[in-house]
Amino acid sequence: MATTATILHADLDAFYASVEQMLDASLRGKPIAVGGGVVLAASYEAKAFGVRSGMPGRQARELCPQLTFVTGHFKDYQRLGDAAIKVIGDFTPLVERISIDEAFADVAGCTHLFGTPAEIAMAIRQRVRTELGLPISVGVARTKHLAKIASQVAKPDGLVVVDPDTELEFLHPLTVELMWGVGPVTKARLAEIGVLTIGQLAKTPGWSLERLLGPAAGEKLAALAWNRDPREIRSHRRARSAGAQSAIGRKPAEERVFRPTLVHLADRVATRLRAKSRPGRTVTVRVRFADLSSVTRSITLDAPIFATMILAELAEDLVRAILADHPDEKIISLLAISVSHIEEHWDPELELPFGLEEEGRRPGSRLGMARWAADCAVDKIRDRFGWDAIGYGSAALGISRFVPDEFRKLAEKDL
DNA sequence: TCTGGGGTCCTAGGACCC
DNA sequence: TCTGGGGTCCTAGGACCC
Repeated sequence: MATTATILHADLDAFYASVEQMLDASLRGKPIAVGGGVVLAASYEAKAFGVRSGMPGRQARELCPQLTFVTGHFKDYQRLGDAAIKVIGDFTPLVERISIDEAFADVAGCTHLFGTPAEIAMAIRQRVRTELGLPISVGVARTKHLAKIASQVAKPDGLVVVDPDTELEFLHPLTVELMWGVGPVTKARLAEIGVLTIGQLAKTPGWSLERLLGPAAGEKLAALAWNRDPREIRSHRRARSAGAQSAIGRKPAEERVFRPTLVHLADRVATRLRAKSRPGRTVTVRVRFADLSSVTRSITLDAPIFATMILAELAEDLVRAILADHPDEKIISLLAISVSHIEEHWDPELELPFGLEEEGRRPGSRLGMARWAADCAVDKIRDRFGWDAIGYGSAALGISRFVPDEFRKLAEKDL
């Protein structure tokens, strides 16, 4: 095979927990969890006891009585995650960041400067270790999919290079759940037809997979099982939607419960959209009931919006419609708002002449200019004095915050 | 002890247009 | 009046990712 393996996948190990152990030497080698009421992240030592992120703190303590909970250093997570990605960026501009702690890179164009891909991977790991004090695993392969699997196999704190001549020998003995796109449901479906390894998947006829998983998923998995992965590194990906959600425990399905929460969620989402001048046309709301089943409802407008109260009122209408259709559901446990169909970039200089003031919130009116002006004033005050300096009346009070806002921010994609 | 939060992509049916 | 096909958009739900 003529081509060489130049795709890297780098993944910081148990990132948040590793940061805590780096900052506080007394936590090293111990099972720790970031969070309290809910586990936001767990160290490898804690994972060995079955502690998982998203798990209630109480359950985690039962599994691991000696578990130490720490309050997160959220600012440091952002700083160190950015720094680790920047180390990779020192080798090549072709970096595709997947999340705060994970990125792909293509080093094809810089081997003449820095050595083989394996040497570059070693240098990255060394620098992240010495400069940031953090373990990072790296996979090197000819495709993104295989590089990602290699880094998973390399964990914790390892490096795996897959030679292009022995790709399938490496890939085929592995279990299907290591593949991108195989979660619990797909794994179970494949198990029904006796497919447990990637090699078995590769030998399964295409029509059989497509019948089992649908045309798109079937075709995709079949290709990946033979390491046919055409995806390239894309360094500038724009978000396609922005949302926020809040688990609220178990509360009555009443206006006085959902209205303040929706205003708060709308505030979070709309503020982000305004900050990047990216209004959106589709508003989707999700309501989860007591039994954790959930229902969504959406509306697509003629014109994009990003005014907080317009979004909040549209969301309220959608939630009312959901509740009207589910009269037997008396308890709700989560509310979510998402805005999609967001514009590339909205230019006020161009749009303002058409945005006549009094249009209010009528779908199809341009943005709701009067309310937008009020939002801009709020945004400015928050820029200077912080988020909590000003807010939308009732929304400022009584919002249950299972998860700190700083933690939410870490998961937000750049718009 | 019922399970956090922010995203992407796919599917399937229906409306609507040519 | 009934027939057909292609394409796009919208909606709701679901699987999956970090």
